[in-house]
Amino acid sequence: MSRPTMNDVARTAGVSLKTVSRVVNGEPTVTPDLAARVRAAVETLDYRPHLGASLLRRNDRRTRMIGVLLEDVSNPFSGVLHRAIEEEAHARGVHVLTGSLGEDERRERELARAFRQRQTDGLIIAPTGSDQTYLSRFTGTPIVFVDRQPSGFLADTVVSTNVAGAAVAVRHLAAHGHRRIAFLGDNQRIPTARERFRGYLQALGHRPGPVVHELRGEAAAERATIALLRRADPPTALFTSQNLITIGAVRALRRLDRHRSVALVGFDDFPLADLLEPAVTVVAQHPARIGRVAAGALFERIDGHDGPPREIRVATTLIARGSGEIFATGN
Amino acid sequence: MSRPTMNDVARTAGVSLKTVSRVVNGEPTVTPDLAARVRAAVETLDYRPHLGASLLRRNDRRTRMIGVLLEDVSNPFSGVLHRAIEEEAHARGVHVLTGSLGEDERRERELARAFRQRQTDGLIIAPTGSDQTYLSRFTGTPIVFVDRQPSGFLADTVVSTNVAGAAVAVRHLAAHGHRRIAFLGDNQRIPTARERFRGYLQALGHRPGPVVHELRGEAAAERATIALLRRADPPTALFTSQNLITIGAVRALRRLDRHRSVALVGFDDFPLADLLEPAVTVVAQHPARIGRVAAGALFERIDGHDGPPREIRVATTLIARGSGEIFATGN
DNA sequence: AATCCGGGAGACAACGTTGTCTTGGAGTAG
DNA sequence: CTACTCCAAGACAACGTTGTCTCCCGGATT
Repeated sequence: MSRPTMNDVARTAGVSLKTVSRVVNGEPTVTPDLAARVRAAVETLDYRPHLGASLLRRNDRRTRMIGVLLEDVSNPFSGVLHRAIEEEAHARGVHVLTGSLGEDERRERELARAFRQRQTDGLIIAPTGSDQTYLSRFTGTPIVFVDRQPSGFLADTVVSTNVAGAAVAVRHLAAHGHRRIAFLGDNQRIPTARERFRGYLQALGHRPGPVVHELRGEAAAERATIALLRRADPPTALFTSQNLITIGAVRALRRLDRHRSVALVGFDDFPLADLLEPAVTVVAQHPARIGRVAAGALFERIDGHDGPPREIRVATTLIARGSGEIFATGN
Repeated sequence: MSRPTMNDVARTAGVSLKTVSRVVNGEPTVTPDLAARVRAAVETLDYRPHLGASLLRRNDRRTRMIGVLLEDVSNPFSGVLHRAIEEEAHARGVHVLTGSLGEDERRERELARAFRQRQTDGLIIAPTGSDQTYLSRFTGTPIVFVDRQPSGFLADTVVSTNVAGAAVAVRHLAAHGHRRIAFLGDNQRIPTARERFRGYLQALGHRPGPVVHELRGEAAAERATIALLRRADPPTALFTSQNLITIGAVRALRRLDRHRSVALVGFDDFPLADLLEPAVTVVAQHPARIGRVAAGALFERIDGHDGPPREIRVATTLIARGSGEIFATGN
């Protein structure tokens, strides 16, 4: 026995198919009496409209579903972003299809295509691949980027003020007397990582400290930090340009028992940063705000807004907690 | 100009509608020559099949889409769970609709209904409401519960060994000489919370320590902990039965500078627990495994498995890190 | 009293796809 | 050389819904 259709409802209610349609869609031109009978029939049969058929016939093709592609739904930054987007969507009666990309370019393309095929009304993408040219075929599907700029394709983009934020972090360290401030950074393919490095360079004029790029994950950051501090001329302060790198650095400092003598400022806040010893000073991003703004922009586009692509920057905030306020010694 | 249909492809390729359908669906009974022409036409027109129409006509009603309802995609436990489910789904070419419930019963019902209406092939639910009776109407949509048991409705359920895990935690404290071990717990409406309390009682025989329930969130837990420790006869050890409660307790211990003298074991691991001072001993759950197992069970059901509802328990692991190994003093 | 008007309700077609049935032509066997 | 088989390819209907058009009936207008 398969699922009941409008026809079944019509038959049990003793009205025409179209009348059922009208009642279900809340059109006002139905006598209360008939409407009541229809609703009763809907109830007893447990009728639910077939969205596919409805979508097929309607001409305002809206699925009220958006797709969200994030780096990894299990990391806190993405999680908060995701939640914020979901709230905005929920407020509009829209559902969210989610996908994690890891750092897999192919998966990004696959999922973007697949979600579009499902006729999502729009996409929010935290791009992981180095090339988004493939999106140029996606006419009719609004797209908003978050966290990282796309390349090879232009659309609304919501990102943190990476250059300024990084510069603030580094100047904060300099203000505490540090001259040799190391940079520990992520893959330079990522536009965001490049920006943070630019901010670092900007703040230090032309006398940067030791620089390590391409750190992927905590373990790599930990190793790199240890190596840095064992050099003949070790840095007195560290600027870690990403979440996991910061944590890796904290681990390294602990291991070498230098956590009270080497200063540290991280880019991007993380839970419990305030409970560590010393508490970790960070330049916090505001993923919830980024998510809200991105969702807002997407829904504007979906509702027909048609201006040129916008780049929206969300400010960062320096949160001094201790690790960044360690003064330089000796030197 | 609206999106191209199979008919458009047929026309440009100079074949019949049905032939296009055959090529698109990979049916083997098409001459290579024609197939090539069709594929070329698909390419030039950027044709994508209309899933709604396809679903409407097909008789193996599968959307290859599942719905996942979690407490909050931005908390680490849910995030990891989510990611694991997504991986399993991805491996099967299935997409995931996600929703966060907060602690909102109504939202749980709304989203469950809405997802089902979208014809998700199945649902994975971390129930937040106290009553899942409404699901009994969901015939034809397999459901698997995670993290918490449902009530008023039976289906496959994947949860941690809460009773045993809590008992292990408490016995661990007892083994370090503690007699007054406090219980700090969540809302007793939640089956999982009740189980953990049972484990606590079980481990202590009939001589429990001070008990506080209904703690919601870090702040409440922090206040409760402070109150407990200021009593005339304060506990020498704490068992915190949930993530946020553990963190709240840590904050309280810090504030009172008792973090080196009062023992603490938390239920559920959290990031950076190992970096705190002292590192926090926990009974870790394994959300990734829970997610994998739940997704596995769901897909079995979707593929037609039809046994009685199963309750699958995922074992917890005690991770001794320091806070739980503080010995009782005085007493 | 005859006509008009309006609005509620039904008939019918169409959305884009796939299942089923039919057709026709090539190949094979007798 | 005819008849039969087989299979590629097309014609057609159907999936469940909504847009459009038509019909009919009751009340208002002249």
